[in-house]
Amino acid sequence: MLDRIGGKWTSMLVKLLASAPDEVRFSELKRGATGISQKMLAQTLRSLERDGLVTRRVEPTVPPRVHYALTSLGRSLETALVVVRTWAEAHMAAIDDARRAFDRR
Amino acid sequence: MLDRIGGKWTSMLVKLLASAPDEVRFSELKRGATGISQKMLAQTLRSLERDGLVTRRVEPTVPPRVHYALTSLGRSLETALVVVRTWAEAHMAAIDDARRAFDRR
DNA sequence: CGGCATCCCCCACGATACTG
DNA sequence: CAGTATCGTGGGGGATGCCG
Repeated sequence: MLDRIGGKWTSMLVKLLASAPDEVRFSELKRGATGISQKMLAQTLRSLERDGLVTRRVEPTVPPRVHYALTSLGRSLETALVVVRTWAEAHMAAIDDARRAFDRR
Repeated sequence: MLDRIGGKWTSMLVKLLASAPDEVRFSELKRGATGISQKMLAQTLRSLERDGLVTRRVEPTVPPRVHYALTSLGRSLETALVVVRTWAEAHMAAIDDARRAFDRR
């Protein structure tokens, strides 16, 4: 499970989806997750969908519109991720300090 | 930060150190973390020490004994990790189901 | 005992190009 | 627009061997 969360973009995408009121389009996610490639976006979303964390809805128009949203399972994951994110933000500075002190030797 | 946690053995080692009453020796950790190689154990511990999450104490005997323990920062990380672990255990089955259903198509 | 050093492999990820 | 296909790369991780 930590492997799943550990993916480079997973946490960011879950956060984006969680903070949106409704569904989010592929292109919106691409804009929101700065630096992500189309490939990794599609791949990560697919993996999240596979795990039942995200739903995918296609509007059969031309060109198509694809909408993503968290499932209830996905939202429950977000609540766990919030804890980790909060911890990280709170202690990031301390870790940086420790790292510099360690490297000075 | 998620990269740090995402390391294959980090979470397991933090858990081992957290559940021990006192310091833990290198070889004890090696036994506790089934499947870890000496290289990854040393490397992960070094990285944790660098980040100020773990202390390292060497008894200058022959052969040497090296003891590891969580710092207070490390213990605070463990409380965050517990949340994720709990989530994972609670929903592992649901995810497996979703995965199988998805793959069946 | 507790590590480094070395070699090797795999795959997550990136860049680019193509398509319904 | 929202993907697939293809190719190339870095580095995380395993196996083995040596050493104070």
